[in-house]
Amino acid sequence: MLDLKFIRENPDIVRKALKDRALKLDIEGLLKLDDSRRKILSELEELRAGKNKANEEISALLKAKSDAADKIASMKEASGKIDMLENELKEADAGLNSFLLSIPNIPHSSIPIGDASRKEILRSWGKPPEFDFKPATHIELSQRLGIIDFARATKISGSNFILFKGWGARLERALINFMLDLHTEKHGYTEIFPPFLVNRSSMTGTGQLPKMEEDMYRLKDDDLFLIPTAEVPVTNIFRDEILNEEDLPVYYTAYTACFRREAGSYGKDTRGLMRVHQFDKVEMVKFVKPATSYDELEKLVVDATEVLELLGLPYRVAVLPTGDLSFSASKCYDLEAYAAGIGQWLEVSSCSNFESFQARRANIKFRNKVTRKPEFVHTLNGSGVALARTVAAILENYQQKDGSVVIPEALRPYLNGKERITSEG
RNA sequence: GGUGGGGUGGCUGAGCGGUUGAAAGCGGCAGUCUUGAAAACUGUUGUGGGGACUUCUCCCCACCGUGAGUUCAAAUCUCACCCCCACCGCCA
Repeated sequence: MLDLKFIRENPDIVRKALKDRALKLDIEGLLKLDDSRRKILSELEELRAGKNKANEEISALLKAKSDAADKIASMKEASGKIDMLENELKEADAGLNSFLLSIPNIPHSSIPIGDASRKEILRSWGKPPEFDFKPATHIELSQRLGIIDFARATKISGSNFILFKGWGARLERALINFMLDLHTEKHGYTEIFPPFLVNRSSMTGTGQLPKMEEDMYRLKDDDLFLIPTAEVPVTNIFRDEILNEEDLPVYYTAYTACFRREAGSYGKDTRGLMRVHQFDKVEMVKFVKPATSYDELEKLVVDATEVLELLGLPYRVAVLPTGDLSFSASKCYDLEAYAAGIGQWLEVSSCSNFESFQARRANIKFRNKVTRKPEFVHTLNGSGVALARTVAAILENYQQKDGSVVIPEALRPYLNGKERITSEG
């Protein structure tokens, strides 16, 4: 959420942000609404001040056992007017609020302006493996090795669910442990294991609601949502709280399953592990002081890329243009790992700075040590990294001519030292 | 799921229709004392919004789980909802 006062004072910046994001919102209407709300408010406050004064007088008269009937009668009339204005104010507030919740964050000045085609590759690491045979896709490989059962997952749950089996399941578990260990032991994050179901306030705090409700799995009877990412429960840890300045920065990491309806996305990238309704992810979340948030973003990217480097996966770092930026983010780097079988770069991580956008929605502050006043923190998060696609990249890049898959060295300690997965097991 | 108790400021906890934004204690901050610290004492200490003045500040409004209602007047009364605690039942 943007600061209303900021919008009022800088409508041009907001207009430009919307234009760069290729969105149309009626900012004029918003400003008009804001203006009329403030008119109502000042009239109302004047009346309420009068009422408070009259109240004291009535109280004094009654205490002195004098007659207060006149005053009480005129108060009754004033109260009626106040009621009316309060209703008007409530209406204006509701309109203003829902409008504010629908305005996306302002893109950072350093990112390219335009649609997805303006995505900029900043750097890359490693080089795609070369084979003296035609490399198979992760779908073929996992079928042959018997480590993913797509058909039965569909029988059990529906299309675009996956079922890992045997060494596939163990590989998944090894990856989770490997990533959590790296972030906790080497990068200084504290591990969190949060709830996978969250309430409406939490989903609103991080910006999934109200705009993207149809993309979320929702339990109607309880009004709870399956988390689309650990970002939601972990960022909301400090919702409605004021932290001490010396407690910042806070670094959290969490493994969770992630649930996405992917409504309307059928047909694109839906084969195999590319786009599934449930996947595992290790996420990193930071709460930092505003002045440091862009340095923290760079460090976040390094923490995420180290996962890929240790796994020996070639990757590239892209900065997303304004038109591709998620609703809540000011700036976002995507990490793409190369998968040799399908010959594509797969997005396995997004690292974003939300500045105060989520903090304002979720009301997360810290107390400035000098001024003693609360200020909004900046929040960031990044995948470190998403598993399904990473598994696809590992299978495809580490495949051998005989159809087996070599296990990246960094994972072997998590798999009893096993060096390769073969169709025999 | 059943029964009972309860949600007040950073925390503990009073208040249960009329200067109560809210006693008291703890904590925090500043000062006195001290070589320094502790102790003691003194002062100060919620959040959000609007306005005046525009960088010292002042004024006004709202907020006692949430929402509706009763009343001239609600933290205080009524109703609904949410949440928490205890015990019982069920259960991984």
